[in-house]
This record gives sequence, C-alpha cells and structure tokens, in this order.
Amino acid sequence: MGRIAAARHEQHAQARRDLILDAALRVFGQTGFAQATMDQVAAAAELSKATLYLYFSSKDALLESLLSRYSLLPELPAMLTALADTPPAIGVPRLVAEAWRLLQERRELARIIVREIQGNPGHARLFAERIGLPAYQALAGYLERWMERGELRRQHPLAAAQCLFGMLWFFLLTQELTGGRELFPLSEGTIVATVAQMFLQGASEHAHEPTAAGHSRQRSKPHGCA
Amino acid sequence: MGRIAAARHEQHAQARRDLILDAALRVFGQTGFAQATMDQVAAAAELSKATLYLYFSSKDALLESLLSRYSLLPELPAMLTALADTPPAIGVPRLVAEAWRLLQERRELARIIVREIQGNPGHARLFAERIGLPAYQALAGYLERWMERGELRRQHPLAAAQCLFGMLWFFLLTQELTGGRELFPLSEGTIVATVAQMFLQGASEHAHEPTAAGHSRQRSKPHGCA
Amino acid sequence: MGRIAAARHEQHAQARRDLILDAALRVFGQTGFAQATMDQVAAAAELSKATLYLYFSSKDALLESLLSRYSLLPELPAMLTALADTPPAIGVPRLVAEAWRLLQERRELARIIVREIQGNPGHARLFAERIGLPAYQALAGYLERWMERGELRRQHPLAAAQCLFGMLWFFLLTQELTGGRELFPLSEGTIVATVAQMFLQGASEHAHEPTAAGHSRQRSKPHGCA
Amino acid sequence: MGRIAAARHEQHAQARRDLILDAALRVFGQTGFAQATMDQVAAAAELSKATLYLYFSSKDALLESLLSRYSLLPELPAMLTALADTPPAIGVPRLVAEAWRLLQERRELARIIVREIQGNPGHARLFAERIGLPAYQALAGYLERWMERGELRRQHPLAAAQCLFGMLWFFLLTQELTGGRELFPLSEGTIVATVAQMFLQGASEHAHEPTAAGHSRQRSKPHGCA
DNA sequence: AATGAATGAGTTTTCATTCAT
DNA sequence: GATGAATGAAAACTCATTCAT
Repeated sequence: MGRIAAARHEQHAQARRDLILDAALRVFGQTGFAQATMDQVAAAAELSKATLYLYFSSKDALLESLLSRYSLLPELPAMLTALADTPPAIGVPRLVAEAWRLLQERRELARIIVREIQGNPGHARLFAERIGLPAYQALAGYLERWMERGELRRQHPLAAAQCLFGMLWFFLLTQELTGGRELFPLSEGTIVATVAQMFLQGASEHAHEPTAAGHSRQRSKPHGCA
Repeated sequence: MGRIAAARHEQHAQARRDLILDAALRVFGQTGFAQATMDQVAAAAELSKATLYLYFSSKDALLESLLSRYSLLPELPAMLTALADTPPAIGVPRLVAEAWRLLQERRELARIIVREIQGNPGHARLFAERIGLPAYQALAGYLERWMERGELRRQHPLAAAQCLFGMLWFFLLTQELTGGRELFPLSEGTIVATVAQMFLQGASEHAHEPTAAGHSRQRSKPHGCA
Repeated sequence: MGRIAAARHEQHAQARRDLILDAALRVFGQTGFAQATMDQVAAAAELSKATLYLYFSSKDALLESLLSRYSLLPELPAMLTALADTPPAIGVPRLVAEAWRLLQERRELARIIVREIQGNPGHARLFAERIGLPAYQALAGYLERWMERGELRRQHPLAAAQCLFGMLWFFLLTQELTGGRELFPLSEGTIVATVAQMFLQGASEHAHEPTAAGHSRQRSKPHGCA
Repeated sequence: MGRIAAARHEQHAQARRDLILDAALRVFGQTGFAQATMDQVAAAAELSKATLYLYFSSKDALLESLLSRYSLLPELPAMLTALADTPPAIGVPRLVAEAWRLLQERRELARIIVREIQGNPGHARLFAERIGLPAYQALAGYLERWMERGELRRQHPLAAAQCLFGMLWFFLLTQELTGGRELFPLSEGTIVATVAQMFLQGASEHAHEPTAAGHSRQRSKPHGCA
C-alpha cells in the first residue's frame, strides 16, 4: 500500500471512528452505558454491529475512547487566557455565560461522565486528570491572579473554582432532570446571572462582615467610610 | 388470620423490605443499578434471590422503592425551622456543615440518584417532587425570610438555593470521583467554610458593586456613607 | 440448610453434572469440541443452555471436566494385577481382548482425546499424567516382570507397552474412520488375534534371528538342534 | 487470452494455490481446523483474506484441497517396490526408519488428518481411499510376497500392515502429545528399533509356540528337530 | 415464608464470506 | 488480480424472573 493509499486509509478509519463515537455519545448519553446495546449504537451509526468491532475492540473500549477523546470544556484554558486581564466583575459573568452555553451543548457527554465515572476508578482518574484538573487549574490560575491584585478575596483557589463549577453543574443537572423545566422554570439568563453574581458577591446584603465560618482573617474596610 | 397475627405479619414484611432495601442501597450504590445483579442484592441481604421477589415485584420496583423511601436530606425542613430566627451569617454555616455531614453519610443514595435519575423521566419527577423540591423550598423559605428582613440580597430564592446545593453536591461528587482525594486534597473544614463563605459573600474583595451581569436593580451603596 | 438437605442437594448437583458430562461426551465426540455448540449439549442433556452454566462455568470447563473425570482404561491396572501371574502367552491375548472391548465402548471419549489434546499443552499433560502414564506403567510393570522371568525378550518396557496400545488404537481409529468397515472389513476376532499374536511373536516365520535393527544381543538357539 | 497467456495464468494460479495450501497446512496443523480463522491463514500466506477466496471457494474447500493434495506417505509404494527383493529382516527396519522420518516431517498434516477426519465421513473416505489404502496395499503386497516365500508367518496381510502403521502412528502421537518428550523420553533410535523388532519377532523370548490366541493353524514346531 | 433449580430472552463478540474499487 | 471494508449469522454467556417443594 502506497503512502497515499495509507493516508487515505487512515483518514477513512478516523472518519469511521468519529462516526461511531458520535453515535455512541448519543446512545450512551440517552440510555446509559450499561443499558445501551451495541445494536443501538450500530443503528445510530447506521453501520452493522460487526463493523463497530472493526474500529473498537469492545464495548468498554468504546466508552474508554469516548472519555479519552471528548472533553467537556477544552476551550476553558484558552478562554481564561484571553480574559486574563479582564477583571472578574466583567470576566466571570462572561465566563459563566460561555461555560453554560458549552455545557448545554455537551450535556450528553456530561451525562455519561456523571453516570459512568462513579465506581470506576480508572475512568475517574482519567476524567480527573484529563478533564477536571485542566479546567480547575485554568480557572484557579485566573482567580489567583486577581486575588494577588486585590480584586478577589484570598482563599483556596481550587476550592473557589469548584464552587463555580458546582453551581453550573447543578443547574445543568436540574435542567436535565426536570426534562423540560416544568418544576424549576428558570430562564437561561437567570441561571447565568445568578451564578455569576453568587460567585462574585454571594447572597448577603452586607458583605464582608466576619462570618461564623471561622475566618479569623480580619478585614478592615467595610464600614470604614472615611 | 387474626388482627394480631396480621399485624405481626406486616411487621415482619416491613422488616424484610427494609433489610432488602438496605442491601440494595449498598449494592446499587457500589456497582450501579444496571450493572448490579439481583444475585448481588440477595447475597448482600443474606436472602435467596427468590425471596426478594416476595417483597418486590421486580428489580425496577426495588429501585423505585429505594428512591421513594429514602431521602437525601429529609431533616432539612426541620433544621431550617429551628434556624428560622438565626441570621444567615450564623445559620448558613451551620446549615452547610450539617448538610455536608448528612450528604457524606448518604453518599450511597446520592450516587444512585445521580446515576439513575437521568434518562428516566419517572425517576426524575419522583426525585424532584419528593426529594429536591422539599429541600429547595425549605431553604428558599429561609432565604426569602431574610431577604425580607434586609439581611440577604433580593434574588430568586429557588435559584439561590440551587447555588448552595450545587456547591455542596459538586464537592461531594469530586470527593467521590477522586476516590480518596488524591487529586483535590481539601479538608472537610475547608470545604464547609468555602461553601458558606462563597454563598454569603462571594469571591470579590469589593462586594456589591454593580457587575456586568446586568442587574439593573440599583443598590444604594450599602450603608449610605455620606 | 440442614445436613440432610445439603447432602440431597449435593447428590442432585452431582447427578446433573453427570448428566451434562454424558451429553457433552456424546456431542463432543460426534461433532468435535470446537464445532459443537452449547445448544447441542443442552439439547442432548434435555436441559436449557442456561442450566449448563449452573454446573459448568464455561464450555472449556466442561471439556476440562470431561477429560478429568473420564478415563479410557482405568480398569487396566486392576486387570494386570489380576493377571500378574498369568504368563504372557495367556495373559496378553486376554488383555488385548478386554482392552479392545473397553476401547470400543469408549470410542467417544477416545475420539475427543485424540482431537482435543493436540495443540493444547494443558490437556496433553492432563491426559498423559492421568490417563496415559497409569496405563503404560501398569502394562510396563507386567511386561517387566515377565522379562525378568525370561518369558519375554528384554527391551524397553514402556516402548513395548506403547507398541501394544498403538496397534489397538490404530485399529480403533480405522474402524472409526471407515465408519462401517466397508474398506477394511476385519472382524473383531481377527483384530484381537492379530494384535496379540503380533505382540507376542511378531510377523516372522523364523523368529529371533538377529535383525538389521542393530541388536547385538546374540541368540544361540534357532536352528541349533544339535 | 492467447494460449501462452492462459498457461502463464494457470501457472500463477497454481503457485498461489500452493502458497495458500502451505499456509493453511501450518495454521490448521497448529491451531486445528475449526479454531483456525481465515485471517490466520491469510496472515500466514501474506495475502489478504479476500484473495484466499479467489483460489478456494470456502474454508471447507481449503481443507478438502489440503487433504486431497497432500499425502502422508506417497513414497511408500515406490519404496516397497525398491525393497521388493529385500527380505523382511533387512527391509522392515529400513522401511520403519524411513517411514518414521517422513511422518516426522509431515506431522502437521498428520495432526490435521487425525483431528479432522473423525466425524466427517467424506473426509474419512477420502483419506482411506487416497492415503490409507495405497499405503496399506503396498505394504500388504510386500508382506504377502514374503509370506509366500515362507519368510513371514501367514496372516491377514492388511491386518499386519495396520499393526505396523499403528505402532508408528502411536509413537508419533505420543511424541506430539508430550510436546517435547518430557514424559516418555524415547530416542528416535529406540522407537525405530522397537517397532521393527516388535513387528518382526514380537515380545516373546520363546517365539512360535502356540498361543492362547486361538490360532488353529498348526505350526510344525519350527524346523522339525526330531 | 423461603428457596434451590430452571430458563427465555437477550447481549456481546466472532468470523466466514461478499463486494466495490 | 488484489484487497480494504462491511456484514449476516451464529455462538458463548448472562440474568431477571418463575415455580415446585
């Protein structure tokens, strides 16, 4: 097989893999990995079941590939680099809006991750290392930078990042769960605004008073007023 | 069968159901509902497989019962009633600490809910109505009361409640995922403090300035000051 | 489960195992292990396929059990002990006749052994150690005893034993192969007599002359006659 | 297509067929026909799987061809013609040595024959007619000739031939089975000598006395001797 | 009430075979 | 002539569920 033929070959194989992964994403996302059958995936890919096995050695390998290849928020690091000099008051709302949009688009993958990662240490590690950590670290880096500049309160940057993701994730989850928002009819705008605001200023009317949460770190400003 | 015998009978049946549900909780939580087998449940309950079917008509019915009977945070309404007059600065940290503790205890159920609710509208509705909403509404009621008293910023109380749960949930999730916190080594104290603080004051150093998130609601710069 | 129940239970399980092994013996012997399907075995045992798996964990395990449990000529050692003092001229023909009869009865197992043992070192070793060697050694012991008494020519007793089995085996094989002896229409009597005679006296009319096979052992007798 | 082109064409096809048969011989011999896959054969022939089907219409046809084309001991008739006037005392040992050598070389084919012929009447007939019988008849002819000359005992010549082949075959089998003669460490020389000797003179020290095997044929106590 | 035993309906996986290029 | 790609048909194995005791 000549070089050109080999290249065409690999191109075709890649296209097939993508086609199948895409079908699997839909099917696993819909039905759950364990309940989904290879028949369903084959039907979704419009291929025969046997063909799947030309490109993936087993059902498990297919899931593995799915979790390896796709990522939830790969754009996040770039996004945060672009926003590096945008202060949080502006940057965080933008970030939240964009992340929400992307998560919405990828709810299928998100569903799979949530369901299949638990109880499988291998997948969990894969996820943590390849998807979770990069996103956390990118956001934590941004937050830390603005902590240093005095715009954000000093705190554990990874923990803060998790809070932000947690709110987003949970809204995604409840939107998902309620299928068609019958129960919690929050508009997309409300969600994004609430998360951004909550992340920046919290819920208190009088911010920055010492709480009972045990932060001894004394802060001077608040009621100061010259 | 006399009345007394019938009562004894029902008592026994109830004990059996509980025994089985408890076993199922452990097995499904560990292995996932779909992957778990009735054999595993029977072994965990130290009963024969056929006996399970005396008390639950099917594997699905068992899950159904599990989701119906157990609740994640049934104590929450009572807790919030007790805290009704405790201001958020004190009440929220307490609430967070207690909720975290309870969620930790019930991570098995939490895992099942996360995995099995998705893609099953029936389960989702069940969860939302019997577990989610009560908790949200109890918390939202508390928050609303303190919004009215001017201690908390006015905002959609259900959305705010979701933010709080989202943060907690996500920490629980990541603790779970990473199996033994190798990757995100946050102490329990840090988690609770971070969530409480984030909920109350957010991440900003200078709180309560208008953000770009588009809240036109003008706020009278806290505490006047000239 | 009481002791009696447990015993009844084990008894039943053993009966089932035997039933299945017997069916497998017929099916594998007929069709060959690889070509045979578990459906065929199930049908032969008049059980459902799933039931087979209650008693044998896999198709391979079934074969394994077959080869472990059944033996081709387990009676041989006892037979030879009984014949220990019978001189070869009488004992060997009896032995041959009996062995032929038993092999005929067990041609199914013999077929399986011939086919499945090759290429599977594990099975080969199992066979050699549990079936082959015992038979060889029993026969070799008998032969050696009569070599010492001067009734049999001194030679490698294991090799001699193999010659005897080889002749029997090959007749069995050709009878098998030709299905209904159309091609080699040898009566049972002819076969047994031929083998015994060949083993005892060989084919030569003038026995015991030095052959070209390099037997330096000089023998005096033959044409001697003073 | 001209005559020359056609010839070239046929030549090429024949070369391909041989290439494939050779690969199949190795693969089937190693793995067993049923377990072997066409992929393996293709890989061994360094051709694509589809190409195999250009030259053989099916996997079965390939086996058929194998059994038809190759033969175990096609040299035997010629060998025996050459030895026709060599007396058994010399001829048989030579024959045995040569046959053993050839069988060793063709153990792959021997293995296939042993395994695949059973249970397939078609193959069995093919083998018997094309491979077995010719060899038997050639040997039987040789034996018969020397029976007539009084050098060999009168007996069923086909049966005697089978005895000889049986011993050889069985040694081949056990050598095969034990993989590397760990259990029966017989040298090639011992095997050949034992078989030849056993065939010629049997195992008895005092040959040619009447045995219990029921040979009514009275033998005149070799060479009278008063 | 409890359970050992049995199984039908599926699921994953394999492989001989075909066909467009 | 050769082959990469595709697949229908079948086989091993599983498991929720039933039933006789």
